[in-house]
Amino acid sequence: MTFPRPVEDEVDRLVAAWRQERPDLDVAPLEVLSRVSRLSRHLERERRAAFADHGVESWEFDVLTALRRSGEPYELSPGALLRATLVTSGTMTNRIDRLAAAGLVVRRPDPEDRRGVLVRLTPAGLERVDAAFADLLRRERELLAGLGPDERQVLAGLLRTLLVPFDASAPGTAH
Amino acid sequence: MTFPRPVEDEVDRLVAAWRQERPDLDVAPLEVLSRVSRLSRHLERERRAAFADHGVESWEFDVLTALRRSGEPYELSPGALLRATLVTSGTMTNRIDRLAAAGLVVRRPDPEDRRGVLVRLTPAGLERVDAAFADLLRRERELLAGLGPDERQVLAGLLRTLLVPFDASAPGTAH
DNA sequence: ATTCATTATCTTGATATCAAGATAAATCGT
DNA sequence: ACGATTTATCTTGATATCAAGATAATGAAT
Repeated sequence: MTFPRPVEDEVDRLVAAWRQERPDLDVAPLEVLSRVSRLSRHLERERRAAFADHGVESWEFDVLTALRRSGEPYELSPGALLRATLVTSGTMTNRIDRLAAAGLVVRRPDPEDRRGVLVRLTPAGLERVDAAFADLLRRERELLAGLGPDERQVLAGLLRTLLVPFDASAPGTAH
Repeated sequence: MTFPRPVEDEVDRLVAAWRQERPDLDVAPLEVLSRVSRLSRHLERERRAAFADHGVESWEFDVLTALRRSGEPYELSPGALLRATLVTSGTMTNRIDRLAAAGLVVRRPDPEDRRGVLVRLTPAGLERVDAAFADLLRRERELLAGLGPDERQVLAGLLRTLLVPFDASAPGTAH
């Protein structure tokens, strides 16, 4: 026997509706996984708003940050980039094309593998991504304000448990 | 002082890279929010795979389930549907068009509001969504197998805390 | 050496999505 | 009643994405 919860979110309503309509099904998984999906959608909107101030789009940011955090010389292959961003190879080719046209990255042949290419952040790209990232962190911190430090850590740990099987089984699954 | 964690995921590596490159920034928010985004992407892939067996696409499922859990007569307005699925009105119009063409829903004018339309699940739509939903739950249960029942409940609760501000502030924000 | 499988990237064609605006009906205040 | 605002849906045009396949270089096994 548990207390009634003080506040409800959309998922509580959604789950209640399912229990009414399909009492034969165990819809408990939705309590976690629907929240993950819905929260992710909301986060994506926040990100877009944060980046708009810096003239960066969400997809650009994903690529630029992957290069930025790889450290000097801020250079990775398209393959490494698509694994970092969870997009397909066709998408990544397209993204690199556009980032290069905008002068934020440059492409050059890989000297060690003639099939390959290396993508490198330009100084303009570096500046752009650093400003946008600082702003994003500021906004994300606000979104987490409802949780205490210990709660955040617990949450991060539980999410990690769910994520490990994906990251372990397919660190290089891409087309 | 905490124990070193036994297993790492991609986000652990990502955060470590940032701490190396930008020790001046507090990147802790990523521990939670990057995991939410990445997990959501993986979940989307799983969903697609589950639905493929039932000849349903992910976006179709979202609309059909919203109708299904609304109960008899399985009928909602496009406005209610887009609020339930977090998409724009243009997207929803397009989705309804295609679902109607596939015979899974029917559209009829709202007798009480001449601006409006009502979208109703057909028997074929009902059958389709029920089969796909049962399968989805089965697969989602497996994804959560790494957590105990109490852990799932804690996780759901923490996610709810993050979600409430979004669901409260904008229960009807749509274009 | 030669074949086979793998890896790396790019190309193509189809599609779902979004933002912004158009249309039309309902509602509210005066 | 009347005009202004809000609500509900649809249309349009641009764009990012994906799946599948093409091209080409590498590596491993015989």
